[in-house]
Amino acid sequence: MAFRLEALLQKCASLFHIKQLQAHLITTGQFQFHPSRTKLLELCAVSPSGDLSFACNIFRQIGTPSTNDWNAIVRGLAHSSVPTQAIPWFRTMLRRSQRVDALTCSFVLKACARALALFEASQLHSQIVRIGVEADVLLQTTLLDVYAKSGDLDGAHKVFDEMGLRDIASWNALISGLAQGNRPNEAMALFNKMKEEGWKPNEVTVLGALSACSQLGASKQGENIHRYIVNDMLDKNVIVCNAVIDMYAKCGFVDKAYSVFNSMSCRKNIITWNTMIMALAMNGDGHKALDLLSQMDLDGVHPDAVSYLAALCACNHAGLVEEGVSLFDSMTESGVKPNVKHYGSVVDLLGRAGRLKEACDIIRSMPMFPDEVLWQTLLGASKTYGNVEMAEMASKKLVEMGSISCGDFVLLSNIYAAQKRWDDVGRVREAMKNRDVRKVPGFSYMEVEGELHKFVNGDHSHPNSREIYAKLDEIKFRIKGYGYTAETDLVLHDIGEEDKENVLNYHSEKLAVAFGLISTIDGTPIQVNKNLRICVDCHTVIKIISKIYNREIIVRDRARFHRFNQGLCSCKDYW
DNA sequence: ATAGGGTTAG
Repeated sequence: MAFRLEALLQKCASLFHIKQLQAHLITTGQFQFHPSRTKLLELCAVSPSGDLSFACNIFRQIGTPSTNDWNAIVRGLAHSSVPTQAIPWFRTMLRRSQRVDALTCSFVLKACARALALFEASQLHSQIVRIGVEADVLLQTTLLDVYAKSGDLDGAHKVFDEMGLRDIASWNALISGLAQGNRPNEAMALFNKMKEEGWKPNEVTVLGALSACSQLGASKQGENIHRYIVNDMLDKNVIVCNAVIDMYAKCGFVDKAYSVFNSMSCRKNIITWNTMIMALAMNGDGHKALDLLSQMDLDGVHPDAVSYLAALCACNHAGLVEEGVSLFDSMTESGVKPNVKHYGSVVDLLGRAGRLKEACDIIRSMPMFPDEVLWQTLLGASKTYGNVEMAEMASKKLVEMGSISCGDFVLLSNIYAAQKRWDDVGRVREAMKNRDVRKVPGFSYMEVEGELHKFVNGDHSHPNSREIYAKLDEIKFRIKGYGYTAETDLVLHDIGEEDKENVLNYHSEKLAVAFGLISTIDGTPIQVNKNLRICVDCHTVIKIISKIYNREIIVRDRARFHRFNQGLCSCKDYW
């Protein structure tokens, strides 16, 4: 009998089946003690065909639930839309002196990770130690992962360091955690250390490392990982292929990304297509991105909201205004509902084309609440086209929303300055002083012979700092001959003109380019990654540098690639 | 009284 029930449980495909089996157990008087009852409960609590609230009903009918019965519910809650509910259930277990085991803790920790509940996770950590639950590798890895996912990377590292025994998943969890927690250089360091210690990276390891390379633009290291993947046949895994494509794209090698995309031995999924469309978008390859969007449909993968966003983004970067607008209009017929980001994208598209009225109408008529990004976009476009009324309206909205930023103030004050409305300029500057307008610090990375160099604005910490600044002085001198004048109105500080020029001169991307000029062979391309968008002044200067030093310079900013060559940029000064 | 839990791309 027990065997038959087991077999039936495996075939359960609906809540109705579960109910039938439960009814069987009840009517035959076996419910309270049948060995498979817990399995039934678990099935109901966690499987997609189950129902958590019905599982709770079953649970309440159990006279003396076992730890495993409790675990089924806790696990179900951890996977549910209300993961934090797992925590009070856990507390009840402790209060009732119900034995908790490693599994209970594991499920509750998972719940904390999903809820980003760092405090609860650390409390649980103490409980695990206090109760004396045997913390095996799996549980400790879960613990490490929760710390990492809820933002305490140092805590995660500590758990890792104190683990008596580690396995590949423990390394993977920390590498991924560091990569996803914006500490890609540490992720790479750990990845290298892992190899030094003789561990063999698996598909999960390379995902974490590739993600770190993408963020850093570390193409040499990324290529090495790709070679390893091919040799070890890890490229049978779509997820791995997608990560490779993304890595090449973010390191500036769209062609390599495309060749991986084109020669995949496994089936492409929607993420593959979206990654490739986004890659083309970042390179301003608008038409190719649109081609791919229609190809994916033919391949039986239907575009989703992300596909459309990527394609719209491609239209933006390529200046394909009409194409973008009609793509946006076609979304609804294709059954994909535009979200705020899609609206943001068309507003940007129209704004750049100077169609401010239409952009504004879209914001006003959109079915959801327009976030600050939309008004900022409109404000930026108003600046470009010198439309004072529109700019005032957009900044008023931003002030009302309490989300006006430093950059917005600068834009507005520049618009007034262009109209010589000095009183208004003064008023805006005054308003700025009364607010906390802290900027995100800008920094740039550059890879030379597989080694990463990081620069922040005005940085003197680099070992070659003196040569770098000497090179910048040389650049400053040589570009004057090309009619260059600094756009100092972008600098906010109340300092003299010459100092303002210096603030611009020592932007992190300029430092990185100067370092590239002195540390790489003449004629080779220089590649830089920046965390923010490139500024107009740097853009102008780097164009000139590419001409006078005869170098291709590739700058990846927050949104796209700029390829500077012979005094021109691939973005056609439109970004 | 069985086993079950951890790391994973846009």
